[in-house]
Amino acid sequence: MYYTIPMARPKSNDKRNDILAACYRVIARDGLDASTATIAKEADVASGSLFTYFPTKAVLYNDVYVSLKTEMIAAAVAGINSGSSDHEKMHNVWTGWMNWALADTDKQRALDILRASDLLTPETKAFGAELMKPTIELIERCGRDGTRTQPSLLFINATMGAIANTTMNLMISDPDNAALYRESGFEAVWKLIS
Amino acid sequence: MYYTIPMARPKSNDKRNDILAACYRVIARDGLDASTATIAKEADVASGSLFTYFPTKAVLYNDVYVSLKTEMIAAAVAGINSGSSDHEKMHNVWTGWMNWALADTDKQRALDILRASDLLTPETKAFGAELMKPTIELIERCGRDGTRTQPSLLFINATMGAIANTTMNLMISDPDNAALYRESGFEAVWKLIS
Amino acid sequence: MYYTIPMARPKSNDKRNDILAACYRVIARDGLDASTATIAKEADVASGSLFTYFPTKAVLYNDVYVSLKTEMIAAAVAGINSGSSDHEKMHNVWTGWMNWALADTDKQRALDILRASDLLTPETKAFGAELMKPTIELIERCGRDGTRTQPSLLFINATMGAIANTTMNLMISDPDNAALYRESGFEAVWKLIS
Amino acid sequence: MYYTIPMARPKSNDKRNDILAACYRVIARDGLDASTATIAKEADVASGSLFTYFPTKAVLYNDVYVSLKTEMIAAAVAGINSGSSDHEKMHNVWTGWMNWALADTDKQRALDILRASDLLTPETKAFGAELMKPTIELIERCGRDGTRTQPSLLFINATMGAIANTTMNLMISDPDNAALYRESGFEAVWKLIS
DNA sequence: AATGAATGAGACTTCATTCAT
DNA sequence: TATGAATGAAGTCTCATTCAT
Repeated sequence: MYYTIPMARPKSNDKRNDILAACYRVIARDGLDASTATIAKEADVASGSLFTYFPTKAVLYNDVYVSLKTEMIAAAVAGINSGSSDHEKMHNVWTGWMNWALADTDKQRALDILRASDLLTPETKAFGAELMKPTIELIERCGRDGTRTQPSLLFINATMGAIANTTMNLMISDPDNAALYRESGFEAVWKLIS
Repeated sequence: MYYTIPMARPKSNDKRNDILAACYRVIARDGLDASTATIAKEADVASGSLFTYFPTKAVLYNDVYVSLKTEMIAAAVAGINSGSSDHEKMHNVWTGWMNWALADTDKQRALDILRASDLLTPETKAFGAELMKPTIELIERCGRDGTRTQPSLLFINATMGAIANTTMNLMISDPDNAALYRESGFEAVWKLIS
Repeated sequence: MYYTIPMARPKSNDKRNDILAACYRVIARDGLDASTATIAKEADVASGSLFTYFPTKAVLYNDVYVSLKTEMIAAAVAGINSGSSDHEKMHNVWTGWMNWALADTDKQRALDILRASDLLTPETKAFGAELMKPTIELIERCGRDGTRTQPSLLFINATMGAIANTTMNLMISDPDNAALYRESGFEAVWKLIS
Repeated sequence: MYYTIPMARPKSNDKRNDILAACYRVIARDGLDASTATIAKEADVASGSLFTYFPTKAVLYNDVYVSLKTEMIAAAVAGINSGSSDHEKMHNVWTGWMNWALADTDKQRALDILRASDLLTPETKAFGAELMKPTIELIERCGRDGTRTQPSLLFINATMGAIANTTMNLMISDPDNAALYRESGFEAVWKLIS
């Protein structure tokens, strides 16, 4: 049986992306307990259709994480070759990173929620770590003597991520002082790695 | 004139604490989706009994957070007067803080999960902020000229919390290098505030 | 363990009656789903104490019914010998009946709710029927020839009860016209039996 | 321009009716405390499916009431134009009414239970009152002088309903004398309105 | 492939009743 | 005997996932 309905409806030809986008918005709004039905509705898609693109809710959440993190890192890494000094390069990376969060705060919020959750698979986490590689290399170069132990790098990487996350959240919650937070964050990170 | 009336079984603080303790262990193990039945079972208490001590699951979670955070801060603040210099005091605070996390890693994990969730009430958050006061005062003193803007303090506080959290998680996941992480964390924090 | 509390407290020496009275008030207010804890609280009695007087909630409800119905019929039958004619006697009965309902509308409401429920035992119902005997005898006398078939008496009795109930409810819900309803009710009943 | 989209399983009116029918049967058998699971099982439907047709148990109950009352009144009103005199018309109405109750006694029992409960919404009650309109008009005509006060009509309407209910219950509980009860009931009602 | 009704496990919470104090 | 905490069965409703259409 079929319905026939009038009016064009602006149907994206990439439903998968519609669902991913709907998902991060819903997570930002309602948290991880949001139902798949809610996500499907936000994506303007039937509840069952969600499962033709993502076999389970957990997979969807992991895919959202991967997709957002990829986007975020891309925004950061974009500036990695655009300065003369390492300091300048790192500053460009940082600025791109922070601006990405400001451009659509739901993305940062969703990413933060997902990261804190216990439903990211080891594969997803590994993928996220992989994305950080270019930045890690830059950091390695910023060490005075260029040699750091593995745990040291691990520490720097994790801490930088945490500072970035904190900075972004502060920028979002108190936009008037966004610039201050962004520069304070960079200063803290630069002290950390240099 | 006075009446004497029987007391029946008084509500037991032990039992309340059993439930709180069971709860953080279960959160650490299963996440926030753990059922109240699971928590009750872990506490060795009937499923209904949980609700004589906590009216709802959300209240229980908030109370667990308050209880753990209180404990954690107490462990940190214990050393606040035990050194000669501010640097030493801060180091003692930091060490107490980190050691608390190592002593029972489930507590730190549960605290981390709860903090990231969206079910802490404003009251709970305010209470958590209040607990940080003594440390904030110490930090204020550590500023070279002693005067910091409000956003600046906000930034330092949030970032220090994030670094602490990251450090604790690293110590837990890679205990062999715990001492290294602890000292790196302190170094990062000290740079931040001095 | 014991509490010692100051102040006289107006303790009835008949807790059983306190509970019965609390129960009809709670039924009138909250319906039959009210918890035993609520009833106990209304009676100013510990929740467990209720069960030293009534072994189960169902027994309590049946006892409340019996107690109220006894009271109601007593109020009606009080006037059964106080008139010269049968018409007058019946009118006195009716008036006593209706006034009882007006004196404490919660009683009528509770009685109505209990009657409609399916938790009155056959014994309770039989007891209620027994109480109607004097009135039935009066009705029998009011039949012109004094002989009625059993089903006919059954019909008259049931219908009179229904009219009484309806009348009482109307009097309660629209007190301004209470007198009108009372007399209309009597008229209807008198037509029925004469 | 038009789009054609698939319809999946449409919500089935049959299934909705199955649930409504199961519900009145279960109410007649087990009372209002019957669980939704029991009702679903009686309807041969998954427990969750009940809630795709009725958002809450209370709505289901109200809908059952509306559906039964509509049916009952339709059965009564069917004969409203089929006699020459008002007496005959009213008798036809009454007969249709009583026969409806006899045809499926569970329906009358459920209706009685629901009416006595406190979970019918004002809307439901208003709807039920609306259904009585045609009969009320007939009654108004039966008044000798055609003018009745509002409270008087209210009284007649409520009392007639109570007599009908009582009569139906007697017919059901003592079917051998059903005809006697039916005619006694009509006589009582006719005396009431004429 | 798209749709949304169907499914039933499971969640939180209530509550009559019991029993330690 | 009075008290109220303890118990665990049971209830309503939600929701991830399946599947008829």
